Amino acid sequence: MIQLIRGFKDILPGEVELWQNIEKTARSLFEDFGFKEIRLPILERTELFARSIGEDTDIVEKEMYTFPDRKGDLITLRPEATASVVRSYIQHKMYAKDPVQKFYTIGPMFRMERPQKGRFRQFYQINAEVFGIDSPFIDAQIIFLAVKLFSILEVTDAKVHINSLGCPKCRLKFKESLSAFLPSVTEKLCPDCLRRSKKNPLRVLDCKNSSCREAIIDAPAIIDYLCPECTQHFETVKYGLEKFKIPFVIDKRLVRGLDYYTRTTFEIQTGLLGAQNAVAGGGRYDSLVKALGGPDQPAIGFAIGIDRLAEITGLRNKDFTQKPDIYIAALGEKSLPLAFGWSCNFGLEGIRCEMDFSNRSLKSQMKRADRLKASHVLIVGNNELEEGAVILRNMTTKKQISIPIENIVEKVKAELKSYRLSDK
RNA sequence: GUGGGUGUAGCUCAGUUGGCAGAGCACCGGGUUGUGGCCCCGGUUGUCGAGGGUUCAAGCCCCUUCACUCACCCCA
Repeated sequence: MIQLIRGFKDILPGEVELWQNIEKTARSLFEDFGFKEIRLPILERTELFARSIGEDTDIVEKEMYTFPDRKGDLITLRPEATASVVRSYIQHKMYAKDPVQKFYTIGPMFRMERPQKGRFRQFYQINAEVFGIDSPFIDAQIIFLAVKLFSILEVTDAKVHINSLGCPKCRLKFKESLSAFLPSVTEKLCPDCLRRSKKNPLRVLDCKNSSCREAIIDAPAIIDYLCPECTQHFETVKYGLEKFKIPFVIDKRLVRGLDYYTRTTFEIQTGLLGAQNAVAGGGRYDSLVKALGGPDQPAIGFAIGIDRLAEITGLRNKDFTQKPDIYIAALGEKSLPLAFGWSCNFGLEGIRCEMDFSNRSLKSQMKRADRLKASHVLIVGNNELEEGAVILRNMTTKKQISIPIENIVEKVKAELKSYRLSDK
């Protein structure tokens, strides 16, 4: 037997309906707020990710699916979507038409990590990105949208964490003072953090190791080093969130694993996912468009993990699967071809129809109709053919009526319609 | 990449000091010659994850390997 690749998964009927529901909800919400869908390739040149996410981030260092194509060029299965959206924005010169562009995109991402609860090597994200707006109000609105989606999907345990990473100007000052602080707690840091403290000191603040957490309690916080412009920006984001009545906590340790973030960063965290706590994350990346060769346009975006969202939504136990409206129980060789014709016509009329082709006993066909939760069964056998009328049985009320074979699809359709009306 | 746990029927899982591979559910058929759910009766289902070793004999002991899972790390 050939098995699927480690960390990958099939989403089977029964679960896929929940995913469809999540995606439908997200689409409609984003469209209502003026976001346009953009569909992007899942393979890009490796360089795109190396330059945007950052050469010495974990993602680029050890998690990407990178390989040479037949020509020898290095290509990579995208580990996140933002880089591709930015690439597309620049490549198609969308800023020329209007620098302000709002996109959403839904699709798979790939990271070669060890799988565990809420973490897969192919996972799915809903991304939303806004280009060309530097107002902090858009930061607040983006967070509002994420929160709104979570509440529509009845997620109970979700908390907004926000932080500001400042602009390159204030971050430089902060890095200096952090680098000056770290040597004073060297003994408490884990080996990883010792390495980070030289290479990328910001990452130390993000470590979950309890000893490291303790060590950095008194470490300088970046918000204390924000320049006046960045401070003002952050204040307005908070003001906006309060205006939207969105509860949030300021999380000084929220640094995030991608280098391109500036100013506002945020995560939506939950306690329902084991060791994973982020269900959504994002932030502002004002320097990225220019860094990738585009104009100097600000941008902000976020990603929601669909796999994780599907695990924690309150809709999880709802049954979204579609049940047949009609199950045709055909008895005898003469009935089968007739029933087959009707089943096709029911389908064309939008009436979900199932039937059995094996000419089994009525009892076993009824059993199957019951198992499939069909609302009605249409019984046709030799008796019915002689009389020129079939039996329509309502599976909940057990009431049976006789329906002439002439124009049967129309008649059944009318019958189902009145049934549905009386049902509501 | 590192560590722990788990792999036996479609599913959930028993399986004693090594001695004929099991249960419940599901599925199929019958009880009711053409009427579902409850009940009763009967039936089908296995590379015991894979490979090797020890043994008269291995689901069980030893070695190797793979997968799943949880955690570290990081993130969605």
